Amino acid sequence: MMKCTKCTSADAVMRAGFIRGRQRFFCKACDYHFTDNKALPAPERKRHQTTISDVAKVLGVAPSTVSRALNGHSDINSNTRQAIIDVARQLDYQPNLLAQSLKSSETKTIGVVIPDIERPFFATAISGIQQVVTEAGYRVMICQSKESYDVEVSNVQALIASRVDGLLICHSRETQNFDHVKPLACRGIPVVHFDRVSNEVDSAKVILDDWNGAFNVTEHLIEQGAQRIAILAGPESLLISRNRLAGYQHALKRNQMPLRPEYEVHIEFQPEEAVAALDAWLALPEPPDAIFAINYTNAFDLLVALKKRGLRVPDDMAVVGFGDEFMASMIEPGLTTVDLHPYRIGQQAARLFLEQMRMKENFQPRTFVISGDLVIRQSSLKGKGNYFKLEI
Amino acid sequence: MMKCTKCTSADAVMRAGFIRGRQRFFCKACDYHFTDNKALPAPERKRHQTTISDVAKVLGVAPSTVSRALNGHSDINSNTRQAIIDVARQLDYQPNLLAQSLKSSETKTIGVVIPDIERPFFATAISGIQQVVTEAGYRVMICQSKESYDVEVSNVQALIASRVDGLLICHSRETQNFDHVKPLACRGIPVVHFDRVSNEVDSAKVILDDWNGAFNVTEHLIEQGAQRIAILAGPESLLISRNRLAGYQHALKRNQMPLRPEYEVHIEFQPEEAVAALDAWLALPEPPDAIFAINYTNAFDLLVALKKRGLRVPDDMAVVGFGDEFMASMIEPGLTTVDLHPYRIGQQAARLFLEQMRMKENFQPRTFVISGDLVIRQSSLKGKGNYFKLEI
DNA sequence: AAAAATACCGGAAACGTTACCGGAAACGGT
DNA sequence: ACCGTTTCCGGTAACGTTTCCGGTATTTTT
Repeated sequence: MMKCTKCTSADAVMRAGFIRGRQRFFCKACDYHFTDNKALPAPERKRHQTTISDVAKVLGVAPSTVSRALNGHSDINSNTRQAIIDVARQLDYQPNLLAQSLKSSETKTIGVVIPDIERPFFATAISGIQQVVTEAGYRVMICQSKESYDVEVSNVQALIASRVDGLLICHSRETQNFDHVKPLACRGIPVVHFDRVSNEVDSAKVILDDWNGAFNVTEHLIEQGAQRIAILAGPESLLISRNRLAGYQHALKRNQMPLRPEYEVHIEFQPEEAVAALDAWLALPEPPDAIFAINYTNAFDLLVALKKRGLRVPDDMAVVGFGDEFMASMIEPGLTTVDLHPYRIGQQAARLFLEQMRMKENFQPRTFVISGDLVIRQSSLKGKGNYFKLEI
Repeated sequence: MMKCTKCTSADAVMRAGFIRGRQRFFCKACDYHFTDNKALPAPERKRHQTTISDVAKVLGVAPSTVSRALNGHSDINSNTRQAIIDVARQLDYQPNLLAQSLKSSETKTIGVVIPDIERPFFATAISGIQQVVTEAGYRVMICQSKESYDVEVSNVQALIASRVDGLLICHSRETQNFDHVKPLACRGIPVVHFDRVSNEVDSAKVILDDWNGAFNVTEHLIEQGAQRIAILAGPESLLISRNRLAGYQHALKRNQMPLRPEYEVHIEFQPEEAVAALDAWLALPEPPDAIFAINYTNAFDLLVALKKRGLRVPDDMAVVGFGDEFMASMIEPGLTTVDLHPYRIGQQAARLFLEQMRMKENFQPRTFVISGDLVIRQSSLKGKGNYFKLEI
């Protein structure tokens, strides 16, 4: 018969059902339940990273002493400290950041949410972020929303659950609701917006001066003698899209040029849309003689399409873009663009986060504006015909 | 006089030195030390995220019960469970992943170390990684080594300290010593190498078929009638560099073409070096009529330099590159390259990691080879003079 | 109705770390 | 030698979670 685990007598032991797959017993004498532990699989030893207690055990000291020694605390004898440091090195001790973070409620990690890491603008921005925060001892966790609102929300929640110390975000194209980045949802952790921001949320922001950039590049086209300037704008829902359109319109107005609705086309940045818009323009009685493509690779799509149609750039049609510095300099003809300085944007966003960490609740959210620089290349220099590059 | 904290009498209390900046007392009656707690700053309440105990307290149940309810455990009444779930939702409870990870010693996070996120190849590879691991519920922590060995090592150590569940790494150009990714240093967590691998380490690997890609692209040049093919190779220390050189050499040999040492130049991928190499070649009595640039943007540097020098591509000088698909299709003339499928490489690396997690110690490290596809464009089509694009 | 089985919950321990604070020994001055 | 002071170390609790397991109440069986 079964013996009681407590009194080791078998007399008063009786079966008492099954629990979690094992036979259960009850000892009347001890008034005590227990289960048949024989059938248990051997408690396989999990792989073990050396802990502070391991170090402590070797030297016969307390874990707290080891902690003090390793963290350069003062309440410790220098001999003890050295001995502990030696043993720690010998055992290749590495502190468990999870435990440290749990204790200190500080992960030294920030989360970054961007639409797509494959876009050079964001890759460069992340580089800027990483450079700044790495110096301050932070790591970076990167999520891509792939321009999906749902993915963005789940990314943010996952980062919050991971207890990141801060959140740097550039919203997806779809995002219209910003509850997920409001202080309540984010448990008051610092949030910094960059590039695509929301005015609904009272957070630090880094934006680029879309209006001025668009204005400058449009004025440049006018200076080059362009008479009929079309704009290939982005989705109307995007703030950056609206701002760039406004800058373009203001430049036209300031130069007493008419705003022609047929010259303003909104697309979702798809190459096919850009080509379709171009063909529609070319079919007009008065086709434009210059195009301002406000984003991404659409300017390149236009260049390729124009070449295929036998039109000369810039003489028949000038083309200017916005951003994408690296590619713009590579392509032939060189594309006139506005250098948006994504690296600086990333750096600035990171700095705002760090400042917010330092100042705590004294921090006043503010918006940084990074102004782009007009970089003039061949694609807009009407009537020159020569390669020309002007770096500002 | 001071009153004892224990017996509240002041008679037997005497000063007993200073400790940590505060007056210390000793009560003879109680044989008890204590300090003057009056001067302590108010224990400021830290901001609080709702925990399992908060939920438990509301309902008057034990934390363990809440845990069971939320994790869909069986030992719980369905009414209790529902009540707990309701309260949890109401309090906006989100589990603390740190605590969970500490308990389960599983972070559901993988670390990725790459040389530079701004290079499209790596950005795309990361995208592939992220797609696969996200589906499996893992998050990604990204570090850039910026081609520095020291930074790479510290990145790896930081990721290990963060207790990532796996490590996907592409080594820096400098890295010659691989101790930091050996099982011992990595505490036995799964390590997957991709692109730039090390044969020293017995890990799963994803490599691209450099040899074949280089062979194919060189044979293509020969088919196009190139007689004197130069190669702009990378650092000799890089394995990929050596493999591509070998593929190139084999193609020449197979076609009874001489290997000319003056046609083989190793550079560190810097643009200036590429231009210098070009000028050196052009100054030769017999300059090459085709160049194979094995990496990064050097092919573009060559195209620009050739254009400036008034040489026609491909008729005077054919140029082929390796990788950088996106840019290659944008530039004029289109650059013939080998599409390396970075997205697939990332995906495959991620899958190898997941498999290793499933199989545990039964996993047999193996090497996946991703073969590149030759994409022929204008820059290598000698004597055609027309725009030609062949997508495979 | 007694015995056996089941359902469900609470308590405790553990993950690895650090802060706090008291104890004891060593030290210093009279 | 005594007493006040300093040095240094250990114990404990806590961070938030989950797992284990015993206890109790309820249900089922005999």
